[in-house]
Amino acid sequence: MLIPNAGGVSAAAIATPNDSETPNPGFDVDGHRGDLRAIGRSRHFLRNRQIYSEGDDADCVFKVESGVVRTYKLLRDGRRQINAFHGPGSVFGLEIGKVYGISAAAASDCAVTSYGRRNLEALAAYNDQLLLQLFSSVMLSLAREQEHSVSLGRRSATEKLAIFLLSCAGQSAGGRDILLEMSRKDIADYLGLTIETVSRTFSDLEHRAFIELHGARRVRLTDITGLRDLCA
Amino acid sequence: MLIPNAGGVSAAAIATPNDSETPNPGFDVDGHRGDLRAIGRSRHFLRNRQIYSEGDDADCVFKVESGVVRTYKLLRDGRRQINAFHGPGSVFGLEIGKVYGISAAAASDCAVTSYGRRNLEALAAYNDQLLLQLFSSVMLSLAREQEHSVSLGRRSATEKLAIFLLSCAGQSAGGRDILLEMSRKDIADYLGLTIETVSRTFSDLEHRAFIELHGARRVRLTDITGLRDLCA
DNA sequence: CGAAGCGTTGACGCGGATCAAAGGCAGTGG
DNA sequence: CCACTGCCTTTGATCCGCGTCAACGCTTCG
Repeated sequence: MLIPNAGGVSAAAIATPNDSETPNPGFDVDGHRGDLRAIGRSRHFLRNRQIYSEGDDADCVFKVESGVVRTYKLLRDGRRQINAFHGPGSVFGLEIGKVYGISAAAASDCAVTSYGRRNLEALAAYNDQLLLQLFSSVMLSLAREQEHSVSLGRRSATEKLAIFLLSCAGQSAGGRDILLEMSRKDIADYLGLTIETVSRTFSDLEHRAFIELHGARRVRLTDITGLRDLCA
Repeated sequence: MLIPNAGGVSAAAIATPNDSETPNPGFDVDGHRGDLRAIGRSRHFLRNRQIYSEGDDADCVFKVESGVVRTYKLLRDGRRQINAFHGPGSVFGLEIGKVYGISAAAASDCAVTSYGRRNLEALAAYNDQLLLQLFSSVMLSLAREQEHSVSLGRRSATEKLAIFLLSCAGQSAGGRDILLEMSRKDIADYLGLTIETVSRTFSDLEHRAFIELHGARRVRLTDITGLRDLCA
């Protein structure tokens, strides 16, 4: 079976360390773990280190082990749009073409496993489970990107940030305490805003008692229902 | 070979009738055309007719034969974000989950071929070429959505429209005459603008001699280089 | 000829960008 | 342990691009 129902694969949340609801399908093929382990190589990146750039030869696929990776595009004048944050379990770097169509960098210190593309393809050629997981991870990325487009095109700053925080919290997971591993600039470039607007909107949400800020990185969602109601 | 370089698959242009540069990989498996023909069913939709809605059972995959299909998401208050326009050759409706994650409707009168999902899966199970083409069409959708996000998040109205027109023209194809098959509202909801802003921007581009408008639907790009320069 | 939709144009207001400056906060060196 | 330094974040003042509201024109069709 090649395009089956993948059970509870939801497309909403951004994968984060505490995101227990929508784990991006990693490579966990029963009975083939050994194979995968053999071709995977563990690598570490410090915050803001480049992992690959748009146009580089796409010879590796990555899975996040810890920390957060951002994938993004740059315009010539320096404007940046972050397409996705990838937390633990999330797969990125999969390409059909010869080169990467998007750049990737560490949004926080992070550990990833890299898989040589040729090796991975060879493995997938006779392993339907792995192939399905790769397919699923692309479909999940697409569904998230579609949802993200709605935010970018049709939502206000408040709605964008509310949705972002909810997805960070993994929505229904008990964890209403979030540790934001990325900078304000990263959040701004993800949501299509400026850092000033992001900061003001954080403050506004706090004044309106939807959240509590403990430093810039720690956020407690004190009114999740209210946050949900904020976003149409 | 399962995740090979797919030759010249570029991620930039929107598939349109005159888009000869980046045809979305259809189903054209050599030696298996008969099989595909057998399971494909031809269907017609009048402008604005619904093809499927978010949440419907995802039991069909579609390929556009003529006309343009829009895929979009709706917020509860009626705001709409069009994620993509699908022209001839473009595949849409492919899902991993049980239901469609996005809605589809006819942006113009159009003809599509629908493939029963079970049949298509069965065929793909022993046909690597078909499987690769399905994979490619999803990757292409993802790449376009990523490019679209940059427009939505980081570009001005003028840049958005310039890029849109260029992609309609198939960029480097000789055809500088475009027939827009979708309404101003569709364009606005695709670009994250209002119809008034779209209309004003069309007029502005005409005054600045980048384009000529012959009625609302016919556009001639008189200065393609200039249009390119407009978008960073 | 009249009515209904779609597209264009104008006047005005607002949300978020820009410009500017003043806090935190971590890392470094004395 | 504290002062210094540089970066990140917050906050304030102002500006402007695009949204909103409104009216009018064009096209299609009965």
